[in-house]
Amino acid sequence: MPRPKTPDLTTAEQRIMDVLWTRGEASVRDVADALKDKHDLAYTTVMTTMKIMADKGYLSFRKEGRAHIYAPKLSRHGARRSALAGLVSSLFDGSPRHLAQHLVEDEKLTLEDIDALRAELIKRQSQGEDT
Amino acid sequence: MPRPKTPDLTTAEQRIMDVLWTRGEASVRDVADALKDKHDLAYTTVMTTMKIMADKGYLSFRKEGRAHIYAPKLSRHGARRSALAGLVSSLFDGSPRHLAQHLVEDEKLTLEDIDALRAELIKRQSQGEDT
DNA sequence: CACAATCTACTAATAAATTAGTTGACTCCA
DNA sequence: TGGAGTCAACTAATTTATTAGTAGATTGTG
Repeated sequence: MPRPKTPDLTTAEQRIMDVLWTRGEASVRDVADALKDKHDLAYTTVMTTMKIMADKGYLSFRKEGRAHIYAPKLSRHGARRSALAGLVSSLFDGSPRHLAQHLVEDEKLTLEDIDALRAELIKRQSQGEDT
Repeated sequence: MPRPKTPDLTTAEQRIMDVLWTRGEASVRDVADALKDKHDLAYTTVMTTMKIMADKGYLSFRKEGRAHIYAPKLSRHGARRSALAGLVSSLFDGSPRHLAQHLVEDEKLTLEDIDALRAELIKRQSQGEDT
């Protein structure tokens, strides 16, 4: 078996997804222009990548005049969820709690952060009490 | 610019790292045997990958008789930290809190988990009070 | 209608990642 | 001491990912 497909978004795909998540939908031209400052890629480069992403099922598109208008089929939330799930299973023994613990140990979370999480969880529990 | 180097551990590298993190150090033979059940790779495959990992600086090795004994230069904790940092910056606007919030929203953390985090944080704060 | 602009499709080059075969050296016993 | 086994080095094949060039179609405007 040779090189396997990357399970999550590659960096080039990530850049494009960010634009699409922000705009909702966009043409190749839109995306290339939006990325121009940080990554001055050739128009065809962006197009090729977006076509591959469509092939992978990450994007849908519709024709509008001569151009294709692309839209993300994968939501930002979905991407976050699957990336997190992958990280948890590969490096944190499948335990999300373990991951959170690590953030605390590395001082990435403050007491205020944790209290906010707690409040959010309680709010959710009381809302979904009888569903 | 062609395909860029993968910033974090690839899946093949991950498999090998898991063995080394568990054992502390191991020969190619040890690793190949340990992976035999889940991934029956050729001895040379494991060797090639480990050599590449040594080139990348992920592993060190010493000679013991005819064999090379490899040891991880990157700790499990370090790998977790850098993988988390990458994920936070690429998908969570650079906010670890945002990531934790996501775990709550997706019901990956229970109230007990959060309280344990809270306790851990407070313990750490009181310990490192005057360093 | 002709020309310029623009867009897609096709092609291509390059490096990384994964897997494994071959070769040559070294070692361990019988 | 000579054959069997083991190990590292080298080579190689294959696919993904990233970037971009070329060609051909289409469209809007003067």
